[in-house]
This record gives sequence, C-alpha cells and structure tokens, in this order.
Amino acid sequence: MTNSSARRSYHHGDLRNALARAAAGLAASGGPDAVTIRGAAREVGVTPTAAYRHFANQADLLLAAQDLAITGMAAAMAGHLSQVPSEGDPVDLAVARLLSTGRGYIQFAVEEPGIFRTCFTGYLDRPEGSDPDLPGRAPYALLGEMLDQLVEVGYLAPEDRPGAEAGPWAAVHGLAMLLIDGPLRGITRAEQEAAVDRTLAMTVRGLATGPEAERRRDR
Amino acid sequence: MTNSSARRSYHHGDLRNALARAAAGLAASGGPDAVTIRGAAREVGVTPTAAYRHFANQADLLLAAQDLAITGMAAAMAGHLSQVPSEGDPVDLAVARLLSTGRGYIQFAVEEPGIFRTCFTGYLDRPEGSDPDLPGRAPYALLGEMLDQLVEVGYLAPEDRPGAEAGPWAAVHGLAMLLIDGPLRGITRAEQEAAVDRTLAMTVRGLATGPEAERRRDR
DNA sequence: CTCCAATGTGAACGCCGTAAACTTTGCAGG
DNA sequence: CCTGCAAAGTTTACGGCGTTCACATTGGAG
Repeated sequence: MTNSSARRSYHHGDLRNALARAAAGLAASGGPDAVTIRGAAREVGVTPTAAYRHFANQADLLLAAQDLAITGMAAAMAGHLSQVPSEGDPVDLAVARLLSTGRGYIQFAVEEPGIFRTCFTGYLDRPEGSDPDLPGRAPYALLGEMLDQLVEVGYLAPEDRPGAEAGPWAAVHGLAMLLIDGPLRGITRAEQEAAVDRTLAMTVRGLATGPEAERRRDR
Repeated sequence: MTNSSARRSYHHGDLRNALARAAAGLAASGGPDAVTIRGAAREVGVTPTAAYRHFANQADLLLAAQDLAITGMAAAMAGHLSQVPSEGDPVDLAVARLLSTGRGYIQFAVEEPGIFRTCFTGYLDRPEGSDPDLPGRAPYALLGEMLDQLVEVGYLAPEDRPGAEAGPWAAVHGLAMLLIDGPLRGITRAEQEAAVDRTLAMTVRGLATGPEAERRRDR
C-alpha cells in the first residue's frame, strides 16, 4: 500500500498527487474519517507540515481524496453498465440500463464502502455559492441519460421527466447507505440481493407512467 | 444549552444520564462527530475521566446519545403521523399514512440533521452477533405496519409483502441523506419539496401491485 | 554565480481518547 | 456513633490529531 517511489531528494517533485493518492488509500480502507494529514504524510514519507504547502487543511486534502473517489466510482459504474447487452427490445433495453446503473451504484458501495462514503462527505462545510457542478453529480448525470432514454421509448411519461432523478437516486443511494452504514448492515448476502431486487423493482415500477409501460402492464 | 442543574456535592447523583443528555445535545448541534467524552464532561461540569465510571469509551457514550436520538426521531414521526385524518376511503387512508410516515422521516432529517445522522451511526464497529433488535429499526417496524395496512386494503399484493420494507425505506432514507449530507444539500426549499413529492410518488406507485391499485389505475 | 521563491523540516500548542494512581464521599455493619 | 470499604470523582500523563511559526534546503531565473 505504501507508495513505492521513494523520495530521492529533498524536494519530492510530485508531493501533492502523492498525498492525494495516499489520502484516497486511507479513505478506501477506513472511510473519510481515516483521511488525515499526518497519515497521508506518513504514508508518503514526509513531514506532516509539508502537506500544508499543497493543501490548505485536512478538509482540503479530503476534497482531493473525494475527487479520486468519485472518479473511481464513475469508472466502476461505467464498467458495470458496459456489460449490458445493446440489442433487443428498446424498452427492455432502457430498463435494463437503468437497472444496471442502480445495481452498479449499490455494488460499488458494498464493495468499496470507504470510497463510497468518501464520495458523499464534506458537503457540510463547502463554501456557500460554490461550484454548482458539485462532485457526486456524475451519477446524477448518468441517471439523467437513463431517464431520457426511458422517455424516448415511452416507458416514462415526458411530463414526469423533469425532476425524475430524485426518486431513483434516492432509492439506490438509500439502500446503499442502509447496507453499508445502517441497520441493514450485517444481513446475509442473499438478503442483501433480495433487498436490492425489491428496491429496484419498486423503482422501475414507480417510473412506469408512459404509454408503453401501460401497454406492457395490460399484457 | 449548558445543563442548569449545578452539581452540589462531590457526587453528582445522576451523572450517567446527565452525560448522555449532554452527548445528545452535542449530537444535535454537531452530529455524531461532535459527541466527545471531554465535551460532554465539560458540559456537565465534571472531569473527563469521571465519564469512564459510566461509559466504557467514546463509542459507548455515542451509543447512549444514539438511543436518545432514536427516541426523539420516533416521537417526531409519531407526532407527524397522528395528524393524518382517520376517516375516509381505506385505500386513500393507508396510502396517506405511508406518505405521512415518509414525509415525517425526511422532515425530521432536514430539521434535525445532527440527530438524524446520529441515529444511523456506529453500526460499523458493533459486536458481531449483537442485539438483532438494532436501533434504527423503530422506523422499520412503523413502516412494516403501514405496509401491512396496504396489503389489507388491497393496494399492495400479499405476495409482494415479504421484504417490501427495503424499497420505501431506501427511498426515503436516501433522499434524506442526499438532502442533508449529499449533493442535494443547498437546493431551495421548493426544489426540496418537489424532490420529496416526486420520490414519494414514485414509491407509492412502485408499491401498487394489488388488485385495488389496478382498479384505481383504470379509472 | 547568486539569490530568491518554492518546498521541505522541527518544535510547539491545544484538542481529543484513555489509563493509572489518588481523593472524596455515602453508607453498611459493628 | 464510628469505622472502613466501595463507588464516584480528580489529577496527572501519554500518544495521536490539526495547525502554526520559525528555520533549512534546494532548484532555477537573472
């Protein structure tokens, strides 16, 4: 886990990135609370105060770890999504893509709880009117595409499209939180998968407001 | 904020409860991370080490704060639920009660984020096969009753009842988390309410698998 | 070649959790 | 009544954390 590239000179040369990577590693194993200036510095083999040449404070370092975490999560979800077959009935396909996105989200949370939690930490003390393109929005954008496709194929009613992200995102995010940090932690793997299936089924059914969805229900 | 009952003698007499209440206060204003042995002791006007006569460690104190937090949350939700009218169409009523429960959950999270977060913290390092009646299950039980009622009135199909808690709970919990700690933090109140409405609507629609639900859809 | 700005180190402060040794106190039994 | 013990607080101390300030080293611009 320790960074292999030993420091050769007084000046590190890439300390900022090295610290950020170390911070991400700490986050992966211990969650955001484990992201510590002293810990990251120790990992890199440098004095704690050196970190202050590159990060304003611990929150700033955590932010860098968060960037890496979000990148990792986006990559994992993209990989998961890419395995969905791309041929077949358009409605089935759009639904399958939404399901895959949700499943990928939850699976990442369960497999990498530290990173997942790091993705969604630190919004508390963010400067007021700061970057509206907040991190953590990557899944949001991806979800938006899925919903657009659902509208295109007639599964989701167009009038229900605006603001439709909230529901599915909440369902998937909530289940992830309950599974890794909450009261559902510790349930068996089978129970876990059942909970995921039930939640996704409810979500998909809850979005079925379009004409194509009605037609399918009547069959 | 400081506890008014000043200590009159060397022995406090009710230090454990006083510390627990102080811890809950800290949790309310600063979340679970603010629950600190030294902080609670300071609040009560006692030496930090005195706390160790009543709590094994900081996690133990946090657990006590969590108990109070969960009690408070349950009370708030019960109060919210009690305002639902008790007469009218049975299906409407059952749905209204589910909606009120969900709305109460989210509203409490938004109004008391520190307490809410404290309710769902500390599951990470809980002893392995400990109390299966985990805290945080109170909402779970309440939700179970709502779902039972939905089955009774024919809105939710009986075969979909087992394990049906996961979906609604996840949706409501997830939205709460996104609103208070996540990327949805900082949206306007109107946007917030829209997100809640959309999420609850999706949830209720997603549970509509019973005969009575179909009949209503056809009208 | 020189000097300065960037980048690192060392020592120190106050906060935290926690342990060990000590002190105060209420109360049980003679 | 009084004696002594166990319960409940206090004092002191350790290490880890974030953070600051003064200082050391270095690479590269002029």
